[in-house]
Amino acid sequence: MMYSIVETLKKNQLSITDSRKKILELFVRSKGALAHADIEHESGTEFDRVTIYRTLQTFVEKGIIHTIPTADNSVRYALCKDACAGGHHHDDHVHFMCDDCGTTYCLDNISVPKLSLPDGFTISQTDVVVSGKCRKCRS
Amino acid sequence: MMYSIVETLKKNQLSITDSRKKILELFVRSKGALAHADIEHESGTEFDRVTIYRTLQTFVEKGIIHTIPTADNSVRYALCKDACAGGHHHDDHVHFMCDDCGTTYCLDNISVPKLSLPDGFTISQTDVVVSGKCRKCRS
DNA sequence: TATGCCAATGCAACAATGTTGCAAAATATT
DNA sequence: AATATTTTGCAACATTGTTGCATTGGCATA
Repeated sequence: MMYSIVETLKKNQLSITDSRKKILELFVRSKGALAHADIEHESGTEFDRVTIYRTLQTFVEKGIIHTIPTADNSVRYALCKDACAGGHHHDDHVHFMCDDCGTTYCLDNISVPKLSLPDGFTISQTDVVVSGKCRKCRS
Repeated sequence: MMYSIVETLKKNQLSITDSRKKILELFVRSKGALAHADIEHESGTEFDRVTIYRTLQTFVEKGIIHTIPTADNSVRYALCKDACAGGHHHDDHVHFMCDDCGTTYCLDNISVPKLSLPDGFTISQTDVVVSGKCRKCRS
């Protein structure tokens, strides 16, 4: 069962504001991951750039969205699975980034393999980013 | 067998310049990965910022260094294994980034697991970034 | 080793991205 | 409805990355 945008914000003890509603809605509607620039572009001049930065920061802290590591220079964010069901979770899924169109997908079905590191290293998180061509861009 | 800095540059058909020698030397001496800012800091005011950007770009194109994906906002570069032996190679190893000190290690011994993606996706590259505490920072 | 070509550098100017402090406005609380 | 708290927008600034162009320096050739 899905919670609404507003309920998600409430669950995370965040004030209900226009920017938060709109930005969270963008994530819900978007299939892929979003970069700051995408959001700024989609929401037009409605919100200040700073507001978007701070909103993203807040969402990350609350576990509503998570960052995706990329080899190019862009930070991308994606909804945490079950974020709208109120649960935090570890980001144990694989990300796919299309070389052509740049779209980033969360491949929720593929779990990150367990790795054994050298002695002395402890693991807090494992990110897997696969690059290649997505369904739409292979010709 | 290791080639010298100069020989590595020659092998890649690059002119031998002060900046290239110095920057490549930094990578050889460094255990971990370097960000642009690290290099700018280490080399002082000796080289222009633009020169460092262009040198890194060139090294990446020649396969001497590779970028490491990160979830924070920094692009990091590391020597390609065997770069000084003249061989290109696929980046099929795991990267580790310490949450505390930020040092990034190439774990050359751990190979990236093969993944099977959904139909329609083709893989060109797989990056694995593990976060946690490194040997030095675990207390 | 001197000459000339081509590649690389430095500079300047600019664009994009991210951060901070603070007053004003919106939201939540009573 | 009044007050307290949070969030926003603005301004100013810092960092990061890019581009064009004149100058410098490396390298091949004679």
